[in-house]
Amino acid sequence: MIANCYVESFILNRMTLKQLSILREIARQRLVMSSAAAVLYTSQPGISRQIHLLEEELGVVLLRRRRNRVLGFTDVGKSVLGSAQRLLFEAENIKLMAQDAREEQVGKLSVVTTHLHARYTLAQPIAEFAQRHPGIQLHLLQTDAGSIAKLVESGEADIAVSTERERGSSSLLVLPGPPLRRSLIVPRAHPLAHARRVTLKDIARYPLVGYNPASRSGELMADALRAHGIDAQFVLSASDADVIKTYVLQGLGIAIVPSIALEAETAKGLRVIDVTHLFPKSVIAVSLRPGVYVRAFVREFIEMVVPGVKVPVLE
Amino acid sequence: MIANCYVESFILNRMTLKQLSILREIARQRLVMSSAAAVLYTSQPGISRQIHLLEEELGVVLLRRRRNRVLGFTDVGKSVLGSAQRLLFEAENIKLMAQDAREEQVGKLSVVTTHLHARYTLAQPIAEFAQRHPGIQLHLLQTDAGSIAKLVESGEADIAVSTERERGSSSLLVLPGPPLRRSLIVPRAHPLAHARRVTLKDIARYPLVGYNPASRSGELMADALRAHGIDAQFVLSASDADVIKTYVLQGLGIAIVPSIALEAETAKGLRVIDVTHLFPKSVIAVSLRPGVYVRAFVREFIEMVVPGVKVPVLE
DNA sequence: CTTGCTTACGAGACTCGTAATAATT
DNA sequence: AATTATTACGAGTCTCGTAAGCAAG
Repeated sequence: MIANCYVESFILNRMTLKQLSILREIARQRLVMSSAAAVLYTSQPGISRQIHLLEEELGVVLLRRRRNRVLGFTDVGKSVLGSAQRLLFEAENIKLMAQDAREEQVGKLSVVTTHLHARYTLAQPIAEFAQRHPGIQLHLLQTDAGSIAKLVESGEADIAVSTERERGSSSLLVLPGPPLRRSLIVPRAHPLAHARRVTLKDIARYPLVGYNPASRSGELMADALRAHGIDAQFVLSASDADVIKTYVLQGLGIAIVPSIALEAETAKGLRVIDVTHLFPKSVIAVSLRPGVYVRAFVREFIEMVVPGVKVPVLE
Repeated sequence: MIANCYVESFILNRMTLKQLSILREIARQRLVMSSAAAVLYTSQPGISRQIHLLEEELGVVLLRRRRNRVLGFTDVGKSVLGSAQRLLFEAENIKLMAQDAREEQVGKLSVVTTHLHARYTLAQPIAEFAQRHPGIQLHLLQTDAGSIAKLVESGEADIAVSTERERGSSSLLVLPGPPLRRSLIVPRAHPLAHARRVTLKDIARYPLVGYNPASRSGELMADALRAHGIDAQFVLSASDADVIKTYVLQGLGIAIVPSIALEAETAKGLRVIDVTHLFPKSVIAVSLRPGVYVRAFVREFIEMVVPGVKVPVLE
């Protein structure tokens, strides 16, 4: 076999991880170099210079500028940015591997999720985790269902906890967990309070307190009604189960909420009827970027949320 | 949405691309630091120091040493090496993107392949390519079928050209091309010389000049005979079609070789009978690492070998 | 006694922050 | 006037190669 005849020396002599970090940060800061400088605890001139050095080294222009403004990335710039992001993810992996190997009980775990899971699904796991790993900084980023994936893809959050119906929608690795049950809640005095089985049609006969359509539950509700050609009357739409419960208690209407959001509600004037079967199956899922190194404590956290899951190992 | 509260500054302040290149090169040079130093055009002490700096930065031991010998990688070392390789691939991608954007007609293309394709499949494409792109250095690495994938996976070769039966065997992206036909070659005076259709059983009645079992063709032949429970008599086994043809001409036996290795053999005393149908379908295929940036001229080369293929684009 | 990793040291290069400059909103 | 990118410059740091050390086969 003939090999090693022309092994090229170094990949690129001058390009540095710092330059690529800066490039990524400029993208994250929406093309404002001074913000990037602030976030990276360095000076604006330093940022500017490093980008120029990188451009000089590569022999291409990465940023479209006009005088004192950055307008955007060039086509090459976009490609380079993509590679830079993947490259920096691997650099991050190396750091995590080392920390893990040192069995350091320090680190951080950013979890991006929605109100529902922040308030109910994660309450107990997070309390337990925080107690077991006092050295780990837990960041809980709360946002709407549609924005969750982006934050994990960009690396701004480590894992996502969300309600998922089908898989394969994004580039993320989705670890499906326990099914998410749904319940109809009605005031005790409501005509449906003692119904055995209710149908979508039954429900649609009464004024509804709806879930915000940007949430998974709202989306699901809207889809189901549309699929059956049922016209429902929404008196109010809200973004989370707590708010919805409040209004149902006040008699404004009835509502369908995830069952995990209902603790001992029956005592508090609400009647709870399981209606999981009326909707497509949903599960609680943890999502993460494929290829990411999962530190031991992250794996532990994931297993608390999604018991018995097989977290794929890197290498 | 709550974000950007805790954006961490730089990934790792001190780790450099050079250190990771060195780590990879030590692995490639089978744990000999001085070889790595030589290949990277630098000094041994420099190499040694950079590894120590990296270990210090990460806080872990990457290499198992004894006095003046490197014994191997530690477990963390292996993990870090893996990430380093992926990281450096992305660094390489950035370099390639930049070169492509500058429309530079310089660069290199390492193709790893077997004798068969080096001699026949690639002869014309390479000649044409070299003429069209005088600035591109073409490296042809020739090895056995089993070692091809490794060289592409490790990045020592850019693409592989090989005979493939099924897909999914390796981590590589396989672009299947034209089918590989096979022919029985016999001396003109041989009893089979004027047979209409021959079977494996017919063939096995005569002494055979075999292909080396390390090659795809040899493997295929052995498999087919075993599958039909046929016992054949091999008088000789050789590594390439040229050698085999020579011995068939000398009357030592008959043989099955890829049809592309036969040009105007009928005139030269050989009788050629197509027997493609006796074996599982094989194709000529180009393989490359998934995620690699494919420069314009590389794509052009691939399309010359595997016409009409869709080369997946990065980004 | 050669091979091969490690340590020591000094010259040279490079990075980075401050300050000044210029252009835009 | 405030914001933002770029240029200039000097102090401090770091890198790298040569030379010496030392253990092993």
